Amino acid sequence: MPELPEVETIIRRLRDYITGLTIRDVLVNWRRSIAVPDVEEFVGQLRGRTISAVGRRGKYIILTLEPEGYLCLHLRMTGRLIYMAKEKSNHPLSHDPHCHVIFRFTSGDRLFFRDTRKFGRLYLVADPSVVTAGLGMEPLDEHFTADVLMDLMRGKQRQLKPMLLDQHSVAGLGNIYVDETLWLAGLHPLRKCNTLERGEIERLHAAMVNVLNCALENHGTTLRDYRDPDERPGDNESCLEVYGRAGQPCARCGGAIERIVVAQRSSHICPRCQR
DNA sequence: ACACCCTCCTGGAGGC
DNA sequence: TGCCTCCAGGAGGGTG
Repeated sequence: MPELPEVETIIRRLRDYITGLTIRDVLVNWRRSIAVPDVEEFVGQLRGRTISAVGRRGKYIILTLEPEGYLCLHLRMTGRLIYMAKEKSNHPLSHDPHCHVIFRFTSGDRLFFRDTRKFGRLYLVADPSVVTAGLGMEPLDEHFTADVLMDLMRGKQRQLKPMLLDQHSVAGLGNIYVDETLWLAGLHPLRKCNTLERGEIERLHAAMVNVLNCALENHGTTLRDYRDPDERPGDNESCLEVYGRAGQPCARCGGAIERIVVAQRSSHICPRCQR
């Protein structure tokens, strides 16, 4: 499931491949993958537009188009963007039942949006704020400090984990990196935000930055589905300390890692280290 | 304000 | 082997 490090890895690769390419046509095989506008308009408007920049905001991929418009993509659970150079014209992806949107460029290169679970969405909009308006701060932005995090927590009765998963608070974290962050910070996911002391928030901030930067260096975590535009998996799985490791020993104290449910989602914690 | 539940989806895993 | 059920979860919606 692509979170910030995976999406960032994807756009860094994609940037080299598709910047400057002009869309010749678009094939939509699963209509619901297109959030806005309706499919016919989506295809019609994209034809002839050039991709001038490839960016990211939270977990959204944002392609800047010339002469106008933005194509925003959210990969949700199983979405992938796969780049196919012109030379590989007989690649089986063309007949892959999970490739729901296919972009063909005037260069002959192609970009496949593949999504087995069909949760991913594409938005063609005049202004990207249509999709990014509600998003919280970027956790790796230099302006995102422990003080900013403290302001977010202040007066909040919420549980810590749902707050960190909420994209309106901080943009880019998902289930894996929240669990990893909380373990590294030694904080329990059910703690109420307003009970955290300054030192704990500083630890939380440092842990978040640490976990995300580490995953980014490792090009993301592949548990099952995540792949980059060249279909390569990430290398971060071996760095996970708690996620998916229920029953295994905690690297810090040796106690067994437990799986609990928080906000209807599986959470992995060391009950001894996380208070 | 916040917890909780449901929906969207498919494939992998576990039970028998 | 095969079938059935459960489960994974990002986000948006509704409800209490």
